[in-house]
Amino acid sequence: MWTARNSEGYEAPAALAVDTVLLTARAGDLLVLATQIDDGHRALPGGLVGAGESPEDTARRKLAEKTGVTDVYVEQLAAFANPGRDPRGWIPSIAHLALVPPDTKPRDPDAAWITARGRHRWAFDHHDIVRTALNRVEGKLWWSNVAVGILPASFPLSKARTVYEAIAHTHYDPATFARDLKATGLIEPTGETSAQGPGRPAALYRFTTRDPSWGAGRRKRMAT
Amino acid sequence: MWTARNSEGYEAPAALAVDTVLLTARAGDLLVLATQIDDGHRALPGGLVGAGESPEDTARRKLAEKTGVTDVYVEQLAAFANPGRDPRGWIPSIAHLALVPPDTKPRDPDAAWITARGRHRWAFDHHDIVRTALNRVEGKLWWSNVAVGILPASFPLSKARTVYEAIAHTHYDPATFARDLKATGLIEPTGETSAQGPGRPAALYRFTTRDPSWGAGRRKRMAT
DNA sequence: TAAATAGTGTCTATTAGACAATATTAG
DNA sequence: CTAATATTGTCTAATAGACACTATTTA
Repeated sequence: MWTARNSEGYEAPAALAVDTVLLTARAGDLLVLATQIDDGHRALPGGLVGAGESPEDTARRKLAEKTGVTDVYVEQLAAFANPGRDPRGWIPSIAHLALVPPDTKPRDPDAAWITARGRHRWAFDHHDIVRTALNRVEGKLWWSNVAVGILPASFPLSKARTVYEAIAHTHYDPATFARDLKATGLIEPTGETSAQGPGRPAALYRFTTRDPSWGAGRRKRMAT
Repeated sequence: MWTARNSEGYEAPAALAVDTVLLTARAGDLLVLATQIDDGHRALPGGLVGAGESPEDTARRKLAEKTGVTDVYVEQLAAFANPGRDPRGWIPSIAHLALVPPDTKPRDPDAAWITARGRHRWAFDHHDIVRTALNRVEGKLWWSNVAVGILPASFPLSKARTVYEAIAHTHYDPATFARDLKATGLIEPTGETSAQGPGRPAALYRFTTRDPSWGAGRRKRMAT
């Protein structure tokens, strides 16, 4: 059991942690990166915030260590600091949400992509953290460019649609999807077209900005 | 400068803080409770999380001390933990949003209600925290029963409208407002009517639940 | 009755879901 | 040409803003 005491003589948190819900979408499924721990439970990748480090930097540093990915979409989710949440001691965790492209491979052999909405035996309070992350990403989907994290620099609308469907956990009519995504003003045509396999080649689009930003505020029905 | 070291020999946070953005609405204005500190800056009410205490409990405890109010609408906003945010040392803060009825009086003589959207000289990172709180409460207004925190147990629609207008920072057509608030399913008629002054007495309504809950998901334009 | 406040009805523009119809490619 | 995928167009239902009109009270 870790403990700490501050210079004023009071008990202090033993450390400050970061846990990250790293999401991607592949084949219509929303996936989360999880490590397997000894007792068979799943755990989120995370680490301890260093002195003088911002929690978001910690999250990015740990993600780079575990997946080699840099330039990731990261945002803070919430603080989880209920007493007893960490068996090591008083260690509040600042949970983060991150999104990466589907070809991202974990370096850590214990880490694997698992279905984000599947039933898993999560360690500690990680089930709550994952649920919070799913709510967040679903809620932001049509008002922000969160999907930037998963989609490549340029993409056809059909690709964007499978990502959006994985996140929203529903199906969109291709025509309606195209109309509505364009109407958000978040994307713009690159002028290029793709052409893989049979069928008419698709026009490629890119996000007008890849920095986290807020859309025009168009609503969209999620799965009920 | 406070410091702390944990039992493993590493530097640890000197303490865990809570800062609360306590809002109310009065006369069409959104107000926030602020204390005046020695150098003239404003600061949010807050305190340190005790060992074995949840941050939300800390927030409630401190609010009870400063305003005497119990049974407050409280939710977590976000963690603010950038290095250097607190001049006393490494002290992350978990910011909370709270809403109380407009007749709530501060006990602390240094604390006062000030306009939430006014220009004030906030101490530390409290300006960021207030801005985050305003975005949150505006964003949730029409999808949740946040206004429960400000409105009394039963109220006429005109009263609800002034509160909603203060939060959204815009004006609603009375007829449209009534139609749309009823359509959210968040409120129900009590069967009573009020009758103060001239004019037709207003039917009274109450929230179907006073626990934080999420509405039917109806959109509403906010001030641009 | 006049003034004041509460509540109802309706018109219109916007948005979203559904789906038919057309366009462009590979084989 | 046929199959496959992309894109356009259109119909309809729901929603939100605006505002005229009706209802009920006090003075």
